[in-house]
Amino acid sequence: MIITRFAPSPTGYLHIGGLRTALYSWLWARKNSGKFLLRIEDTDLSRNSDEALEAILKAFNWVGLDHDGEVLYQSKRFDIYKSYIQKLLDEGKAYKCYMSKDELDDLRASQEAKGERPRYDGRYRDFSGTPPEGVNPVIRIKAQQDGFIEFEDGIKGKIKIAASEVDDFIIARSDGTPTYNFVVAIDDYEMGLTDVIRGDDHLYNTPKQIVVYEALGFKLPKFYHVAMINNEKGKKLSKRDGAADAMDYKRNGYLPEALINFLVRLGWSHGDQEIFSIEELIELFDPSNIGKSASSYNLDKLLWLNAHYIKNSSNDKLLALLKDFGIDSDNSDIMLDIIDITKDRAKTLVDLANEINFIVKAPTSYDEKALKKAFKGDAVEILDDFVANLELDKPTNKEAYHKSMESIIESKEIGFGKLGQPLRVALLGAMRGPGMDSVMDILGVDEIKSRVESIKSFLKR
RNA sequence: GACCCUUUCAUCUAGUGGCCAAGGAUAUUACGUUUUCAACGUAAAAACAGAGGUUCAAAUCCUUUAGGGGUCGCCA
Repeated sequence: MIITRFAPSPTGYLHIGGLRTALYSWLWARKNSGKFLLRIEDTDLSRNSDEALEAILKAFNWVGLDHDGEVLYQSKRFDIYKSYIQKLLDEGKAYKCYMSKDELDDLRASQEAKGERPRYDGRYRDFSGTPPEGVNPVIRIKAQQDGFIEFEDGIKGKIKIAASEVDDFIIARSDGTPTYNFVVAIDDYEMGLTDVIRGDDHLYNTPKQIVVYEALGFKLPKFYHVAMINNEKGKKLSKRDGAADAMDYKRNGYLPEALINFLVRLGWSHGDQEIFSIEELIELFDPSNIGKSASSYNLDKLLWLNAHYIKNSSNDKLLALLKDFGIDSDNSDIMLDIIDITKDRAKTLVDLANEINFIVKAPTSYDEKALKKAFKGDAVEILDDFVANLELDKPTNKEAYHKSMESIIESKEIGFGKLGQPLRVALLGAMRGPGMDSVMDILGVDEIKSRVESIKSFLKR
């Protein structure tokens, strides 16, 4: 059985980089009928936030990622970690280090001055004398000193790091609380993880965790290190880019399926295919197809995908989603008709709401260029005749409105634009929008007449 | 600075020694369609980071240079 996990630290919103690795883990578990577990990394008690956890769960819920079993909190497992620490101490695989923070700082400074990689020098590794007074020791683990620490990464292949790069790192702070690399190894083991998929900013943590695995005799899971997502300039994606928080996408009118499709293709591919449903992803996803290099975030493609998913969503579904964007659904029959003629032209739900309002609300101003272009010659007269005609014809569907337009054009021997353009500006305020016949069918004769009257009085001023 | 990872069109990518004078998608440009703007359709332009090797044959393997990213905490 494949068991994967997502293990955020609750320090803020859910970052789309995190969402992507969570998605990969989730897909891999679902494809293999395995389990996807959620663990909260809150060992640093000074930096906890319930809101942050809630934000993560909310985002998961929005995109449709579900986790199996209870959420595991590291802060509630300190007893377990302590017993493992004691075990290592008893077996001589870990030791107490009485070095003060100041001493550590000095050591680092002198190493850096020599151009060396800063690391602990092992001075208490075999210490058996009298410990200095008044110092609460930290616990350090004995790391392998010679040779190499190697592992096979499922994405990047063989990773080989000299043992001298990994020092005897701290597994318990002087206050007794355990540290990240230690608890991760224990929890990943105890949760039965088979496949650990995470960002490649963790690549250097893996050898440290392997030290713990080996000291405790645990079997190693398979590791996959996914390259980072950069911003459009190729730099690391940060808060300042305004694209990092997953829930911002909801607020900005993106559909979760578009975001999922976008994120999954950012770094993973399946031949030439671009559009993937969740079902297809579960069937096709394989972490060995994840690319090795960092990818740049590209908003255009996300917009394209979002437009695609909007276009292919049912009108009912869109109407429900549009509630958050100020479109009320009281008049749902008409709204559904409006959505039907506008959804092809929107890239986001915000766009779609705007398109809808364009039709629902009578124009309060008119685009100047459009006015100039449309109202030349006898445009007003043509509009008047057209409206008079409508009152006689009383069209009841789109086709009938079209015929009404045609009859004016034929009798006056003019081009379609001579009527269409002024009519469009009168009804919508600008030279844009869906076909006039569809719009008129929704507005009805009375509303058309009133909007034509409005533009006439506007023109007189 | 040290160490690790990485490098195909502007961007996401296909590519696992011959099917590649490198394919798809987005973006761009042109044309078509439309009363308009989109959407849509057709087409164009656009890349193997550089240098050496190995091989009958290299985008693919090796070496090296350069660029980009990451890590060096009693943070996670």
